[in-house]
This record gives sequence, C-alpha cells and structure tokens, in this order.
Amino acid sequence: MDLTAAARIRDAAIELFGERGFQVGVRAIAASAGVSAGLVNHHFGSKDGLRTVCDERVLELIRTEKTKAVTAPSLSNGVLAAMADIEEYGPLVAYMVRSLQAGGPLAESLVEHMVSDAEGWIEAGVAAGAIRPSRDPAARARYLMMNNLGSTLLYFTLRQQGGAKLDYRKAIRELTEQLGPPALELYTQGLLTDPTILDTFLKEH
Amino acid sequence: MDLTAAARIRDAAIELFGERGFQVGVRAIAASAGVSAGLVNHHFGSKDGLRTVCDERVLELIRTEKTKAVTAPSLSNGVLAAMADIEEYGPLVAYMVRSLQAGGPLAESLVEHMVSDAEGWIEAGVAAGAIRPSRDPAARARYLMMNNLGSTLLYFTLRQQGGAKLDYRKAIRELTEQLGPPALELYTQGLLTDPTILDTFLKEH
DNA sequence: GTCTATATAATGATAGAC
DNA sequence: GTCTATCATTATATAGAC
Repeated sequence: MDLTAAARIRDAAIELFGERGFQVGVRAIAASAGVSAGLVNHHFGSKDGLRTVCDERVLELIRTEKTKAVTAPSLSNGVLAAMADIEEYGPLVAYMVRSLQAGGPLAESLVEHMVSDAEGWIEAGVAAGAIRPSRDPAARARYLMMNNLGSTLLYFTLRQQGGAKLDYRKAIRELTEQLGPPALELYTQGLLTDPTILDTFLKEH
Repeated sequence: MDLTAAARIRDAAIELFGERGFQVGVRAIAASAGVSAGLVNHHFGSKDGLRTVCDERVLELIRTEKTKAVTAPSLSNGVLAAMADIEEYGPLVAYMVRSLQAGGPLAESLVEHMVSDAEGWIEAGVAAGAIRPSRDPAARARYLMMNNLGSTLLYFTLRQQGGAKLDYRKAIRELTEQLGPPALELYTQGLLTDPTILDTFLKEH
C-alpha cells in the first residue's frame, strides 16, 4: 500500500489483463486496486491510455538488468520459461502472453527484443563451438525465436480453458517434457536427408 | 441468396468473426446476413450457440475430401499456406486463425487434426528416404506442427494491425521468404554439434 | 486526488405482432 | 420464419461535489 493510487491501478490492471484478458472492465480493475472506477479514467484518460501505460511498464521491467538475465533461456525451454520460474514475474508473463495473442505494439517490441537477445547468445554458442555456424545468423535467430515463442504461445492458448487461471510454471514444465526431446533430436540430427534442398529453394525464390 | 437464412447468418458470422474477431456483435452479423438481429438468437439461441455452430461448420469443411488435400503442406510453407491460396477458403483461414488465438474446443480439434495429418505425411517421407527416422515419430510430428503452426500464428498476429483486414496470402508469402531458408538450413544441417545432448536431457528428466 | 452520480452507448437476449 | 420494439445489463467516459 506504499504505492501511489495510479501505480496501484496500473499494477492491478497488468495482473487482471494477464489473468482474464483485455476485455476486463475498468470497474474490475478499480475494485482490485481499491479505488473508484472514476479515478481510473481521471489518471489515465481512457482504458486505452491505461493499456498503453501497462505496455510501457511491462517493457520497462523486461529491459531491467534483473529480468534481462532471465530472458536468455536454454534452447529447449523457450523464452518465457525462465521468467515463469520467478514468482514475482508471474503476472508479467501472463500479460506478455495476452499481448502476444492480441498483437499490437508491445507484442512487436517483445518479439524484436527477444530476437535481438537470441542473436547474441546464439553467436556466443557458435563461438564456443556448440552451435553450427549459419548462412544467415540474423535470419536463423529470428526463425528459432518465432518457433520457440510461437509454439509456447500456442501451447498456452490451448491449455487456457475458460476463465481459469493458467499455471504457467506447470504448463512450461509439461511443454518442455513434450517438445524438448523432439526439439533436441531435430537440433542434433536434422530432419532431411537431401543436403541440397536449401539451394533448390533459394534458386526458386 | 439460395441458402436458408440460418445458413446465411452462419456464413456471415464465420466471415465477420474471422475478419474482426469474436467480439463482433450479433447486430453486425445480422446486418451482414441481411436479416434482423432478433433472428440470430431465434435460430441459434445465443451468441455462444452461433459460435458453436460456426466451429462445427469450419471443422466439417476442413474434414471434407477437397480441403483435406490441401492440408498436407510442404514443410517450409506451414499448415495454413496451401489453404490461403484458394480464394474461397480465405474466410475459413481467418476464422481458424482467430480460433487458434482465442483457444477453445475448435482450436484443440484443429491442432489434433493437423498433428494427425502430419504424422502421416512425415511417415511417408521417412519411407521414401527423404526424412530421417525418429526416436519417437508421434512426438516429432507434434513438435514440428506446434512450431509451424505457432510461428505462423505469431507472424499473423504481429501483422494484424488494428481493424485492417489481413491479406493472408501475402503474409504467407512473406513468411515463407523470411523463415523458409533458416528452416531448411536447420532441417538439413541441424543446429547443435554435440550429438549426445539428447541423451543427457533424457537422463535428467 | 478521490469520490459519487450520471450521461451515453453498446451489448446479448426476449416478447409479441405478423 | 421473420420482423420491430424493448428490456436488462454492461461498458466507457464525464461532471461536479468534497
């Protein structure tokens, strides 16, 4: 209760948006923050203004040194795995998932941020000899991140039945067990036997 | 105009839900179908009932012989690519994308259906010698499908700005150009140099 | 800054005439 | 089957008192 009312509204909004989606009303948010509904619009102008402030806040937290450390995930875990392990970032993960499902400016920022991060640690892996060099490191980083993020997101969406709150840590554990082995199999042995197929594709496009 | 009013409402709903999302109102659907708003609920009981009928209709169309042929995509194109090429299935693709973004019963059915399909054509690829055999073919099919579908979905979501209608064919073309090459690179040469990492993972879990 | 009260608009759903 | 009219609810946003 040592935060200003505006900050409490913002944090309550992040939590409720994450839990129930962006269709939650300002009344519910106000109630959760312990203020009146009118005060929400007094501070943020409109629901959309509140949403924007929430987006900015989430992005700011992601960019913090502390959270930056945990956005470098292992390849088999997916991007959101490490964060979901940390209790206090649970609401943040939920909000990010909702944003990525709904699209919008924050979603794009998040993806670009993660792709950029991935490029760094993949490059480090190549330098260490653990990861094979690529024809186009930037494109590969983007591809891997779109796959990891996309499949994680889809898995969450399928699990998210009705209004029930999703346990992200549990979901990520299950996801890792289900997709980890085939991912590593693909990463180590590949999939296709014909090594010329990439050249064929490139000639056609 | 040779369809019954109920069928026109259903088809209009599929189109509008796909275009604008499930928050579209019954009035807009009724207007698009050229009927009154009251008639919608008269025929379908509620908006939820209409949604269920739409889900069933989409699933029925997907299961049709004709569409079945196009749900077997090339590995580099993603699942929805082939369908989006066919003019009349555009609204169907849009509706499927919305469903997969929102979750729910249809989303699960679609994924299971596609995973099952993928298992078949991957098995054929293995038999033909084009695809390497897997430790666990079912898990691999699921993994590849979750990746393909998930990244495609994420790409669509990021592109889908505001209320503007998304051109799925164009989006898929761009997606293929962006993610095709790194996908094929990964599929042919793999990613990791250490071939024992899968065993290590399996021992730890 | 914060509240209560209210304006305004849109929603899903229903009743009853035809 | 189909319409018009309406209800009940909910939503966002605003006005004005304190």
